Amino acid sequence: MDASKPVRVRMAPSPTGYFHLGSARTALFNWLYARHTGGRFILRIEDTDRTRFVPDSLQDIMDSLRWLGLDWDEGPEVGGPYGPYFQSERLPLYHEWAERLVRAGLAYRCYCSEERLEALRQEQRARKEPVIGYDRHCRTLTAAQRAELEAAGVPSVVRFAMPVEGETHFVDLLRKMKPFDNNQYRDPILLKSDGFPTYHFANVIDDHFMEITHILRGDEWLSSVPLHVNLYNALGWEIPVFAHLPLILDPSGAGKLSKRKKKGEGDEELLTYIREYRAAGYLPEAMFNFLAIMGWAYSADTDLFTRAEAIARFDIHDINPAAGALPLSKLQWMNGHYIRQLAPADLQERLLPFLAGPLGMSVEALRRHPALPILTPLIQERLKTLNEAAALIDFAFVEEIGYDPALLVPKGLTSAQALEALTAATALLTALPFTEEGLDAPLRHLAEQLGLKVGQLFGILRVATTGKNVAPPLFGCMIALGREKTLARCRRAAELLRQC
RNA sequence: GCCUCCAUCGUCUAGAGGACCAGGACACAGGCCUUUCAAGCCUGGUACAGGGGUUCGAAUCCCCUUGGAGGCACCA
Repeated sequence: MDASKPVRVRMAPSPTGYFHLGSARTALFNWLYARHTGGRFILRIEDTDRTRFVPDSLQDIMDSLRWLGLDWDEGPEVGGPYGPYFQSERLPLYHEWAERLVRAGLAYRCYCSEERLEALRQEQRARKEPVIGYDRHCRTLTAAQRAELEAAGVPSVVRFAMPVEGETHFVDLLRKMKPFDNNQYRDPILLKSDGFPTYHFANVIDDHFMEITHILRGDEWLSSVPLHVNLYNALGWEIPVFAHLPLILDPSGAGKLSKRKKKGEGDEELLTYIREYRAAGYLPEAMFNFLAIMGWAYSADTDLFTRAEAIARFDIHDINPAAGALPLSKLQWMNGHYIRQLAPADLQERLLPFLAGPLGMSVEALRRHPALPILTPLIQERLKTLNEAAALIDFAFVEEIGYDPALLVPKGLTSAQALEALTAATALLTALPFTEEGLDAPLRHLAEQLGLKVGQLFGILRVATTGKNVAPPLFGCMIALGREKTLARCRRAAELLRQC
């Protein structure tokens, strides 16, 4: 590969499902390499499997990429000089080159039915022979036999005539590859009977005509590279640089992070799609940073870095080739870190959609609610994900809260003592200014007068005002509620204590 | 089964022959702070899979074993 050529890399997802975490990491590395080198990042849609097509997946792919800030220079909705960027719109190109290969004797039409192929596999299994696949039956058909099959209208596919002998060697930037024995590749299909190309063929054709210089893709493609190399050779084209990215394994390390649902670290469901992480309240800047350290390290002593820093340092050669388990707890920590970095006003704005549903309020009403700007800074360092916010501050957005009477009486106190403390505090709160400074000293003094530890008195008040024994700092909660609501809740709690 | 890739703390990783009795982060444990929970700060334990080479010297290079992963479709 000519090093002076401008770098062109691509992400080539197929619209057969939502955008996967692993795909996002592949996209990210491609994007980083393009941005680092000043090259181009291309999005190409590999929609050649009509049976697995999922209508809204294309939108999801684009939404996810944009959410992560991975903008593409060419592709859907952007255009570009190498289009079309949907493989379904490039069919004539594939047909033309398949035909050329057939004419050159490097590919051939195969008329074998699916039934015959299946029978072949059964037979191989029954004889306990390794299942090696197609037996190249149609490779040696005579012209007359072909004419007859064509005349009879037997449907066919186009197969590549892999070299039967010898071995194929290729270079992967990240690992040391042994040569592959050509004979283990069984004349793969280039063009399916429905006229659509297979991945292997469309991929090679498009990467060539789109002038892709580096192919960064998942490890699962490693063993099909020899096939691709032979295709490039047959077509007489230059072979791009390969770098196969390490797979992201299940958090347990047990296998490829599957597109199916598995259980995560705890009992929670393992999130696999970008949209799910987004919906769970992960920040795009955290996801970006996290994805980047899955197989790549910014430096020896930090995991945290900005987009610009990653671009400046990224190099394919620094990618670790070993597959790794998804470190979910690190993602959670990192998301918490990025939440803490946010300006409170920014956090508040990002919180709105996560609050609206659970609190049963409109985003607009929430945005105007006076309690939110008070509470947001208080929960900022308590959040790992945005969707945890509602449970922390819901007490301030409802008229009435329920009480667990047991919580109202701190350990080591009788309910009479708790009631006495609550009554005294209520009386005091009637007159105190509802500010941090206004509440702090008098309430501490009150605890002393009552012979209680500060924590005991504050605990009673915390439960009385929020209904929870774990809540944001007490004074903030009371200020957010306002004097009237705070007093009403204290009185109700006192009433409850009196009854028991 | 066959082919291929990979192998450093529980996990993600730094390490491209001497700077490593192996560094960082998360997680975990203990402590400090403290109004609960967090956050923050301090401290701690735990790793070069095993065995052979090569070399004055190996986590780093080679081989074998073991373990893990991926691939073997008219799916990508």
